[in-house]
Amino acid sequence: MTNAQQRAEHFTQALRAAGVRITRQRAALLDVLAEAEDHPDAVELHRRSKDRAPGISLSTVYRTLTALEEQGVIQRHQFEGASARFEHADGEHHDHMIDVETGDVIEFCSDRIERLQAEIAREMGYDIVHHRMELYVRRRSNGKA
Amino acid sequence: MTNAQQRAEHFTQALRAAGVRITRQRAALLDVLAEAEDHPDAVELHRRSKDRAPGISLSTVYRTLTALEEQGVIQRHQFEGASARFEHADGEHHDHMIDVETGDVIEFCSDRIERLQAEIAREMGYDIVHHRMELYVRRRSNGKA
DNA sequence: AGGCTTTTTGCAAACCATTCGCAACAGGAT
DNA sequence: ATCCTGTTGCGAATGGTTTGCAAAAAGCCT
Ligand SMILES: [Mn+2]
Ligand SMILES: [Mn+2]
Ligand SMILES: [Zn+2]
Ligand SMILES: [Zn+2]
Repeated sequence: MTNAQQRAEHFTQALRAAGVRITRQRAALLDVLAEAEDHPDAVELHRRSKDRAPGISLSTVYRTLTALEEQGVIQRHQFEGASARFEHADGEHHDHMIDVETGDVIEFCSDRIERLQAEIAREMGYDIVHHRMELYVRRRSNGKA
Repeated sequence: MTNAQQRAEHFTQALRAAGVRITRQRAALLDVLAEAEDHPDAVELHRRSKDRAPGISLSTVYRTLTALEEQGVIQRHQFEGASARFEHADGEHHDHMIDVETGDVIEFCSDRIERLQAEIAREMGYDIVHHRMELYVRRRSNGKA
C-alpha cells in the first residue's frame, strides 16, 4: 500500500503548508483516511483511528476533517438521511450511486453528463463552482420471474 | 390563480385519502404551499401560514410537511448547508442550480442527462429509485474586462 | 345539541450530528 | 527551563427537526 502512504504524505504536506501541526492524533487519522477505500463517516474514522492513537477524541477527528477539507485534500459528502461521509480527493472526479437497500456506495463518472452540466449552466449564464449528483438505486430485478 | 387552488385541492385530497384531517392550520399551510413559486423552508412556510392561521405552530408545519411528503405531493430538498426547502411535486421532474452568491434557486431539466443516468445505472446492474443533481453556480463573468 | 372516540394542536423537551469554549497540555524555538 | 502558540479532550452549545404529552378540536352517532 505505497499508494496510501503517498496519500498520507500528501495530507501531511497540505496541513503543514497551512501551518497546522501534525500531532500523534492527526497522523493517525491521516493514515486511516489515506488507507480508506470506502466512504466512512466521522464516527467510523474515529473508531479506526483509536487503534493508532488511543484516546483520540471525536472532536479532534471533526476538527482535522474540517482542516483537510479546507485544504481540498478530502471531500465531504452529505448523502440523504445520513451523517457526512469522507474520502480522499486525489483521484479523478466522480459521482456516487447509493444502493437504497444495502447502503453501499458505488462510484461512477460520465464525461458526457459532466459536459452536459457545464453546457446547461453556461446556456443559463452561469459557471459551475461544484456539483453534486447522487443516484439512489436498487439492484436490478433479475429479468426472469 | 386557479392553478394554485387546484394544487391546494390536490393536497387536500391526498391527505384525506391518507386519513388525515384537514384542520384550519393545515388548510392554511396547504394554500401557502400551493401558491408558492419558490423553494421556501419550514420557517418561511410557518411565517407565511401565520397570516391565515394565527397561532399555527412550527411543529404543525413540520408534521404536515412530513405527511405531504409521505403522500408524494410535495418534495423536500436538502441543499448544501441549508435547512430543508419544499415545493409542490406536480409539474415535470426537474433539478436545481443554486447561485452560491445569492442563494437563488434555478430550475432546469435535461432529458439527455436523465437518460444517461438511467443508462449508467442499468449498465452497472441497478435501477434508479430517485436521484439528486444540484449545480452550485456563479453568474458568468461578463467576457470583457 | 350532547356524548363519545380519534386525531391534532402547541408547548417544551429530546434528538443528533457537528461545533465551540476552555483550561490543561505538547512542541518547537530561543 | 521558558515562552509562545497551536492542540487536546471534555462538556456544553448549536440548530434544524422530531416527539411526548395533556388540552383542544374534529368527526361521528344518536
Ligand atoms: Mn467516492
Ligand atoms: Mn424546484
Ligand atoms: Zn460529477
Ligand atoms: Zn433529474
